Amino acid sequence: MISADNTASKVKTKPSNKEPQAQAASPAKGIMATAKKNPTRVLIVDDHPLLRRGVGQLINNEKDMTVCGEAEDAHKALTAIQDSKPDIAVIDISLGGTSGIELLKNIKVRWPKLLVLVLSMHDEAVYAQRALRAGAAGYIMKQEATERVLVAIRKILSGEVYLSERLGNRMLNTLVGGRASLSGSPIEELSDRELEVFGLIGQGHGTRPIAEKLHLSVKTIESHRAHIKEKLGLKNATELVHHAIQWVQSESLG
Amino acid sequence: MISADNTASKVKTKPSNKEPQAQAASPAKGIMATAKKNPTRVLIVDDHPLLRRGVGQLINNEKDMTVCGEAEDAHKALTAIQDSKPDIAVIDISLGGTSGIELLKNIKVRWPKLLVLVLSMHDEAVYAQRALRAGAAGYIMKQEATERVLVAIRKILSGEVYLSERLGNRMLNTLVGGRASLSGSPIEELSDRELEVFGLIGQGHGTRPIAEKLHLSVKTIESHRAHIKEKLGLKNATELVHHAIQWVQSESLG
DNA sequence: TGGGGGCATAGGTGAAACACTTATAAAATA
DNA sequence: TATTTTATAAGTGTTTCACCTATGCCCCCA
Repeated sequence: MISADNTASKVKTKPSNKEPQAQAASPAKGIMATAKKNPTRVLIVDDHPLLRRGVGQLINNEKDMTVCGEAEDAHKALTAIQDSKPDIAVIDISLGGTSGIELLKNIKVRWPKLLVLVLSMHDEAVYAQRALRAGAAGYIMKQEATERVLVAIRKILSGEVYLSERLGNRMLNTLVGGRASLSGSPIEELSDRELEVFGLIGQGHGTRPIAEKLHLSVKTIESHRAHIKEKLGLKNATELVHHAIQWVQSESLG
Repeated sequence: MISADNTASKVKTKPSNKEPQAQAASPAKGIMATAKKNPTRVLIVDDHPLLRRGVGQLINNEKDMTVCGEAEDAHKALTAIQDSKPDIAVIDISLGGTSGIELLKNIKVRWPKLLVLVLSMHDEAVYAQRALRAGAAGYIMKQEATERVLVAIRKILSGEVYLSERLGNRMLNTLVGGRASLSGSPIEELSDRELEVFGLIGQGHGTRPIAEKLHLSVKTIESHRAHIKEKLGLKNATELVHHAIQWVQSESLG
């Protein structure tokens, strides 16, 4: 557990993070730990200082990466991007509410080519999907081992998309099974009636009340629920309710 | 940016700072006595490796403290305490949904004198109160600046209780106001276990998965659910899930 | 003009979950 | 010490879930 990588123990604690351009030559992933030649510039956005420190140390420990800035909220993040010109941004989407995804969208508007790795404590496919749709190039959970973060960053830098195995498979299933496209939410696949039921579920109504409200058999509602689950790639009733509530919420919040 | 150092400036009690030797690479068992003489031994419990790294680096940077172990869940935490004999444990109470409060109670049963600083991402007085009642000597939020963590640790080591100003005041008010539930939500009426179950429901877990996660009978979870519904005045399961999700959402989106 | 396909409707069945009741032992509290 | 709260869990009957099947309906298209 104690995993301190005692590679070169270069844990920098110096006040200035101004990495003076490296002067050493050693290219590639050399054995040299101290000199960084054109290091990948990483911006960290998270509202937890301790977390930032963790990520920062992890990255600065890599010989070909450097933390070029930090930000604790959406606004500061935008400023920091402008100032520090990162190659990649690692952002936590649960900072101060919707602003996580919102920030991501804003970033993508202003710097469409900036790579973004989303860091989250939720393992819900909901967020991953939204994050990718909003333009993220990867989604990783805080529960993951630290090395995974580096793996994710490198994968993204190489132009690929990073997703955890579990999440990736699940999303593929959704895509294949539901015929949904990356660009549009699979919710569009729902028929009118199904969407109506979905909405009512999201408002907290159970099967029976919905049946009564729509003057239908309980059995019919059950069928609709089953179809909705299928189309959205949800495993069970709990997930269904979860997504429904989420959707209703996001609807009402514009 | 990389806040590493403004950190030390405030807390520092001794002149020397930039520590030369490698930050104790493998403190696990070897009590390296070279640079740190009788350092305070700190155990870190958190399910986020990145966070652990951040806290670890922060602590190992202090000349009179050392990280003596890490753990990512309640069970490993207990083992780690036995193995590494820490002076103080810094634990996250929201480890994987499974309550750190439970862990805290267990710790207090087996090592009543072990000091515990609770780390949390919630600034809800609900948790702080519970944590203190369960035997914690301090409560600090992850949003706090890193140096505050050191302040908290030192205060606790000196025998005092650490609470953030804001939180402390709020708790005093609640105490003065007599019965706590005056201003707060009825959620405060829930017992620790009930709150834990409530949180898991809000994360989208069904009865059975929760039972498995907590190593309890399905029947017990059903009982908890019933009690929660009663205390919160909810009519049925759907409402329960609805509120739980809402609550979790508002918690994590601070 | 006859299918094919999706949609809305709904029945059947066995497995879960829910609702309500009761109970016990261990705590916290009065 | 007596009483209440908490955590645990079983019993029973109802409801919902999950999975499968089926019937009209409407629209498109070959």
